[in-house]
Amino acid sequence: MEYPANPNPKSPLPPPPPQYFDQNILDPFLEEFQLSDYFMLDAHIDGFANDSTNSEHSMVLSEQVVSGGGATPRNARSNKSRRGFKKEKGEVRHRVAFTTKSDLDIMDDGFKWRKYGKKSVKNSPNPRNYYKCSSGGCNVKKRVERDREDSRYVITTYEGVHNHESPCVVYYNQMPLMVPDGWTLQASSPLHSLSN
DNA sequence: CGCCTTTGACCCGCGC
DNA sequence: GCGCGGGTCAAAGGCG
Repeated sequence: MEYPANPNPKSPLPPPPPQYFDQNILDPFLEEFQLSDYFMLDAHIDGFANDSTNSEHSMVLSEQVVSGGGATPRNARSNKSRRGFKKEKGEVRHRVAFTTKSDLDIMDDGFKWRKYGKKSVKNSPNPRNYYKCSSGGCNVKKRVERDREDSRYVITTYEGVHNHESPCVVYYNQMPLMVPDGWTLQASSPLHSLSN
């Protein structure tokens, strides 16, 4: 399939918007992410791939969290785990998680990310990497880890909404080319279609 | 020189 | 209170 040239040649194309999941691989994921915390979105995409990375976006879970205060508010976590990013008191945050079948650990989604942490996770052989959007004033965070059940899949979790446009959006806006149906490259509001 | 990654330390909440 | 697990900080070093 043909897409506009990737402005960042070292990385694959940006992922589709967080609108898709594959029920076939969803079940193990839901053992960790509580259903009450996430909205399930009934959509599906397959065959998203490109030659260099063999990437396939498989599923998405998303939620909106309002912090109750404290460094790691309880209502941002399940009873069984403390999964999730820390939030400021009263802060409203969008969270989107999806798995991607990819050879690469890091997939460029059009934004610039700065790595600020790496942790080994219990019961998982793969480390978890933490990234912040490197754009000034943008507090979006991203967590990347390989699925402990199937290391071919990368689990990416975004938290927050970018307060700026992706460099990719600017680039694409200058090109009157078609993008795949269902794709939204308006990355300044990645959950726009979810929050209506 | 500026930005990035690395990595150990630190902080915080939770369970016991 | 203590230990554990997960998230973040920040110093140090690398790279273009």
